[in-house]
Amino acid sequence: MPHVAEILIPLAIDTAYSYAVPAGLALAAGDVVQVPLGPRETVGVVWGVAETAGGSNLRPVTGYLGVAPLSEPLRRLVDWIARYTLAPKGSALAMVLRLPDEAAAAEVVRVGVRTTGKLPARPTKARDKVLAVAADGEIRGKSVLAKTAEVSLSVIDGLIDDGALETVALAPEPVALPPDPEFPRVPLSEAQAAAVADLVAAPAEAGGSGAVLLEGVTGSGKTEVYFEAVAECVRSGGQALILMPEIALTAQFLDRFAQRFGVRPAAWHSGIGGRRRERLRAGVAAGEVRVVVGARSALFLPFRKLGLIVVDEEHESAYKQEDGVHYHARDMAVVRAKLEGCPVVLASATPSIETRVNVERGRYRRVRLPERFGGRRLPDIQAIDMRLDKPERGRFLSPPMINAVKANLAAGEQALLFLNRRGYAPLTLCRACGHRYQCRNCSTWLVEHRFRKALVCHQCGYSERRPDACTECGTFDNLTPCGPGVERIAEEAAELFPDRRIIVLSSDFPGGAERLRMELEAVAAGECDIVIGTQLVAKGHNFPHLTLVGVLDADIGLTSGDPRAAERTFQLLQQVTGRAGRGERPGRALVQTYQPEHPVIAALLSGDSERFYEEEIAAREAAGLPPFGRLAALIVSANDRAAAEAHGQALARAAEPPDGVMVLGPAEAPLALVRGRYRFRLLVKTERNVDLQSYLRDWLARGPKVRGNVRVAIDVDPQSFL
DNA sequence: AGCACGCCGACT
DNA sequence: GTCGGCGTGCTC
Repeated sequence: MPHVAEILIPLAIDTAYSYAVPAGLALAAGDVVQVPLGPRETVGVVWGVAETAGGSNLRPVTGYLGVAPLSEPLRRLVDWIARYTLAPKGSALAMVLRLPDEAAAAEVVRVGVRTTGKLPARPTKARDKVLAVAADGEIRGKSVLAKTAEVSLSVIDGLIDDGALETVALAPEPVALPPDPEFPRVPLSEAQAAAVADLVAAPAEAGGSGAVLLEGVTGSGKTEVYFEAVAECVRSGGQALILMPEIALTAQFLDRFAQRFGVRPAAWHSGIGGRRRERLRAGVAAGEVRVVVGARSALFLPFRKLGLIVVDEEHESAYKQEDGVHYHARDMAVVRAKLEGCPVVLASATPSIETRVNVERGRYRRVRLPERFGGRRLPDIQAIDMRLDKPERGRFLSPPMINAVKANLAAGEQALLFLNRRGYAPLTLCRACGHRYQCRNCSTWLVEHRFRKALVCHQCGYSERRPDACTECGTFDNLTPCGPGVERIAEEAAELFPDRRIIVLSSDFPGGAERLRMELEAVAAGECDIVIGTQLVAKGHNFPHLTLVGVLDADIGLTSGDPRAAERTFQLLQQVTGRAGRGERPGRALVQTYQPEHPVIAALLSGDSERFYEEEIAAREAAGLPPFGRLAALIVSANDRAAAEAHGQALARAAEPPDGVMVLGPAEAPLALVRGRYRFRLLVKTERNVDLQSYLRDWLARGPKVRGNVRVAIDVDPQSFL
């Protein structure tokens, strides 16, 4: 009886296509095959197989790829994500498949060399050194041998030509060494040990989700605690996945892992390419790689026996995938864990509100680490009331702040000045005519970047040369920078502390991400006195020499219209002040603010994060904001403002109208959105329990007829997936 | 994702 | 007149 296979193809196609299974080929769901699609051959995955009576006129499956088949939980994850995010199933599959590109997968044979016993015809000093090292008969890589013998590669090549050395194919180096859960380690504190017991004991008792929030202040040793859960998972034969925001995936973290497990873990991030990527995938699929540390895309690796997922820095917005298939990796991790039947640990010093709410509603369990590790004290946080302690005119550091930095430097310790504003000045105006420099695409002010001599829009990336004369009235030398950015603070600090090493760290660091990474390492090593940085210094890296953190404007962000403004500000300030005093010395944080009595600032100063969460959740509940039922929609039309408006009105008539609809026509559509190819884009932000499929159907039914294809993107912080 | 088809503006 | 830009639809 002939078989028909339903094959899902990793393209923007929502349904599986039917293909005839050639006689003699036994296919099962999950198998990776090759199928004809139009004029070409493509990879696809068997989503189902059925027997059929009728002689089929279907095109046949043309090949079976010897790749590890996709496990059932992984296939269900693809289905789930596609349905949930309203993305075509094929697009969801593409995230899992990330096709092995042929060139990259082709095994480049590494060659090593060893002695043949023959002596070189013409011995030299350099050659003797090489032969002395190689005398043991071991096989070594060419460059390794050259380095140990302290000669150049050409000496090795000469010896090969001479026949004194021969080349041998080398077994590929292992992708990852096995972590050792019993590796000797620093003993845990009492609080940590208790947390570990709590964490590993009852994995899946709350709400059936098996999700646990591991909450503890910066420096409380969360990492060590979840490492024990990882160790337990490895001991019992499972694989563990540690997800982190890309920026936190540092050498520092990998070393910490190595201190606990004896080896560095396999790391997976966007930068890992080609052969390594494929070998790592294969190792994960074979179950050989036991622990993966990775950025959000690691969530789609084909684990053979997933036993634990950890989502570190659970509150980070970097877990949101904002293009292609929209998803939140933290939430998808919870889903995958559920499908795989394994526990998931969400770790954070400053959890997101929705996770805290999930705890309160009994969906997630919570394990707390109330104190800092090793009896170390939390940094002492004090406010500087800017209404009383004013900086000099045109300056931004208040006298108490300057004194604190001075004292700190005198003690030979590092200080961090934190200001979440890139560039030199956030606004430039002409003193003659009052003209303010604005972006021509967006409605935002252009930020002066003095170093680059440019005015830059931080919204869309538009940039122009900083003019010498006002473009409006033509007056020379009369443009005034208003307000501070990190560059301007650096200027001020350089005048105050001329003989100190000062560095500015922000995401637009000249020289790119790699240079930035190196600078961060250097700062961590103490090769700098004053660090001036944006939010990037609050994340990932630990600075063991840092004992003073000065927050220069705690009020930034509190007034923005963003419903998460309070939450974000609290998290950021809590994280950055927590950076102080992680080493031997106690830390201190000074916070410049104009509103010390603001709930967010007051909670920060009191050191009582519990208070912040309670107040914020209550405030949102009162205002009907998320996660208690807000649903907002943003419609973007790339080409037709009027039609977009009509759709906005249709949405307002939907069975469950959103609390807010924002319609953007072609002019206002952010550049990043316009670059996508679509007519309409609907972004739904919801924490309401709605079935988005039927929601969308409802919307489309009520609106004007949509010509062409509608791309729908959903950005959800869901409550509905459990 | 590719590739074909078709509709509009601007050229040898 | 056609060349070619891109917007649109289709692939079992």
